[in-house]
Amino acid sequence: MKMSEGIEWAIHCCTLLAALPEGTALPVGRLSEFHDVPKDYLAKHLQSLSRAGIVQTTRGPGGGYRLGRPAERITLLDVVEAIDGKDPCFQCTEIRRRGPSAVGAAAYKKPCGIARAMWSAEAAWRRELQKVTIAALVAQAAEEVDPKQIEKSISWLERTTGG
Amino acid sequence: MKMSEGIEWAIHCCTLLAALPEGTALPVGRLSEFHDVPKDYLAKHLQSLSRAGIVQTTRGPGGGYRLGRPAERITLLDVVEAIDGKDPCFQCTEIRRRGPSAVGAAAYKKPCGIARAMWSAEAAWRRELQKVTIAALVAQAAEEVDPKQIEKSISWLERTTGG
DNA sequence: ATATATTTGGATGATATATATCCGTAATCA
DNA sequence: TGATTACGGATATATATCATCCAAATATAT
Repeated sequence: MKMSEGIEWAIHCCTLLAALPEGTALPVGRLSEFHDVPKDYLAKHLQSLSRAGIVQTTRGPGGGYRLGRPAERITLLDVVEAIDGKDPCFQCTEIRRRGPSAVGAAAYKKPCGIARAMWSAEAAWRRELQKVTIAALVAQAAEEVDPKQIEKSISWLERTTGG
Repeated sequence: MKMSEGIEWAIHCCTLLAALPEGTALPVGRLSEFHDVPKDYLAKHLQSLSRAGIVQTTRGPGGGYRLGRPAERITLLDVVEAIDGKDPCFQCTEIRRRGPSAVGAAAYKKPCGIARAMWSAEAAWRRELQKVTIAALVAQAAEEVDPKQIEKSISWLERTTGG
């Protein structure tokens, strides 16, 4: 069970967009340059974020992507679900209804106990993701990340928003 | 992010094996018949369980699969990791080290904060899976499942162990 | 108006992973 | 010896992920 690499990209993009000066936006070309990932494929993921309202877009010169709401109100769960969908990872195929022990459909009122246990664990995962906001990640990075890297990022950003 | 269907099969197999009389075993053909899944492919997953020690096997006539230890000491996490491996779902590709903000390798002592948050959520998922034992699932099923289905399962099992 | 920059969505291709089957070998039992 | 079974390797097929390209829509500036 591997998670799409696009999720990693999307989260990184959100943290970068959170550092963007008010009133400015970053086009996909610059986002892909910053993260060194394929531009067209990144664009697909950003479109998913856009549809989910996590980012807002404006077309045309000077346009691009910016956060759709304050970073305090964007959680990792929001991003994960925007990219990966909301379907549970564990898919119950109702094998209990097959084979020689199967009985009439009326006997299967509750979901399969195995599925319930798996889904319950997934719920715990989602709850944890929901606790972490983009703002928290940015704050954490401000503490931990090498000042040199932060400086480089800021000057790179200024090259965009200034020009 | 979809979970392998083999995990569902494996858990169902474990709960069935937990109901097996002491000293008996079920060959893969009967397990696949009971669950109505492809025999050869199920065999692959059972071999994974075997390598993990979750089930024990004996070859030859009368042989087959049985639990490798009491059902109280087999958790959903054990089964999931046996089938799916122990790799984290979220794979950090260190994109922070790429692009124009990258700095020297020495600056990246801690794992990326984004990865840590994702892994922390996964840990919560694993903890929940670890709380659920095969024995608990069997006990729950005994409460919930239609008595008719239980009866059918038992008589089907007797056809194997008796003959 | 025209040219430029940008997102959007559809179509398509490439690569990787999951699913499924087959076969030869080893082990076990009667 | 013969039957039964697990095991592991090889292979085939299906599905999902990854990636690219293009036409259309939209916005800005000149």
